[in-house]
This record gives sequence, C-alpha cells and structure tokens, in this order.
Amino acid sequence: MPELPEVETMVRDLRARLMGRVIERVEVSWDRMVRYPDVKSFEQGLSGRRFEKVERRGKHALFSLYGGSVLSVHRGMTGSLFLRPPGSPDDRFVRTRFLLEGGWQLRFDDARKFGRLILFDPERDAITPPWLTLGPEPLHGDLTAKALLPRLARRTAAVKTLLLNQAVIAGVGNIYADETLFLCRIHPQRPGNSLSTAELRRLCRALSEVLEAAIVRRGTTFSTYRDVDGQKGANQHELVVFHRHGERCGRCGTIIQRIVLGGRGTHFCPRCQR
DNA sequence: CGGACAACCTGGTTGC
DNA sequence: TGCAACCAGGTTGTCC
Repeated sequence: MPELPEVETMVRDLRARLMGRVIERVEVSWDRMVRYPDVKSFEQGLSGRRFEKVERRGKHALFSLYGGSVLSVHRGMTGSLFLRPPGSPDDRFVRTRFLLEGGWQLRFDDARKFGRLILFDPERDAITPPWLTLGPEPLHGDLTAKALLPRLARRTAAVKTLLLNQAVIAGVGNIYADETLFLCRIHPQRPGNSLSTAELRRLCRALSEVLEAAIVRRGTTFSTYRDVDGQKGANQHELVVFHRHGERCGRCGTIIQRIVLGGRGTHFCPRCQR
C-alpha cells in the first residue's frame, strides 16, 4: 500500500510533531513484526529515548534517536502509523504501541501484518539493514537516464518488474509504476535492457512528476492508506490507468488493459504504450 | 548474478 | 443471507 509519496507524507507530518519528544515505553503485540533485534531488546532499547531526526529512505521511515540508534518502520501493504492524543479510542489493528510523554501514543496499525520494525545501532550491530541496499532515490536528483542505463544494461525482466525492484530504484510500488509507464508511454513488458537513453530520460522525468504530484495530494488512498491522523489522501482521483482497466484511455480513447506481470496487476493503454 | 515463484498474513469484495 | 474463493498498494528466501 504505502509507496514513496505515502511514506514521505507520513515522515513530514511526524517530523514536525515528534522532534525532541520522548518514548516512555513500547508494547509490541505481534512479535514477528520486529525483525531486529529480539522483541525484548527492541522494547527496552527504545524506552526513554528521544527523537532526533525523522527521515525517509525508499519506503522506510527512519527515526534517529539521541544516542545513536535508528528505528525503521516499513509499512508493508496495510501498515499505518497513527499519532493519537491522550484518551483516543483504540485503532483496530494495532500491532505495536509507542507510549510518548504526556499520554500521546504512536501506534503501528497493520491489518495484514506485513509491516516490519527494526531497531539498528550502527555502532554495534553487524547486520546490514535493508534501507542500506536500496537503489537511488527518485526525487533527489541522482536518478537520471545516465545513472539508470547501466543498472538496466543486462536486465531482461520487464521494465515494470524492475521498477518495483527496490535495489534498482527506491520507493516505487505498483500504483506509481503503472502511472509512470503510462505517462512516459513505455509498455510495461518491455525488457529493461531494450530501453533507449531517450526512453530512460522520459521515464525518469515521468517518475518524478508522478511522485511529486502524489506528495502534493498527500498520497493515494486506494483502500487502507491513512495519514498519521487517520485522514485519507487525495491522489486516487488523479490516477489515469491504475485499476481503470475496461475504461477508455483519457488520451486516445482505447480501452485500458490489465495483465499480470511478476504476479502484480499491471494496467496500461495498449495504444499509447508500445 | 538474474529471474520465477512461493511464502508471509488478514480483511474486504465478489460470486454462487 | 451465507459462505467459499479470490484479490490486495510489499518484501524476502529458495530454487534453477
């Protein structure tokens, strides 16, 4: 569910509201959500810590704490972080509760339990956390056709599948992959290594346009995505191909198709995207 | 190394 | 109305 724009929206909201605040206690109610370290160390390692920075890398929200560790929250398909004032009614699928000073709660709510939490101390932990293996960020100016060409040079997989690969580009999910390929008029089944430099230039430009527009709209609420206050985004009204199969393409009038690529629903206009 | 695919999970929707 | 089947915006591990 949450792709780069949804995570970015969440991070911006939380940055303004969590900075300098203290986590008094942590209660994990679905143990397998904590991927590192063990649940007990996770809970104890966060107690009493103060937020220093809130950042995003790909789809990971990274909370730096004074003293050096980093809390990573990955929302999986249905995860949300809610920041609730004292006395708020409970949320339905809370899996972890961060009890803050003053009775506020940061709740990780996740119906499908695909979300992941990691507490990482770069000084002491030997593991490589997943956000250090990601490809370039699409919105930081380092994703160019020139940078992308060698990354796709020997890749025969469909460009749609490669867009979803976080080691190729960070932060793209199923919605924005389809929207981007429509905007730059590239067929989702084209092999990665078949794209010309001109097409890659169009792809990079389309990707940043699609993502930036979605951030302005505070994300796409297709079914479950909500912001930290439980409010929906508005970008779902801007989608031109995603889940619009059977409707006419707004550009040429051809019926939008749906196929399955790499196990993911893929929506495109067979006339605009060759 | 790259690609295909199963596995992890449960809620909401669809169809009989 | 009831219930089974299917679908879902993500990632990782395994096998070839």
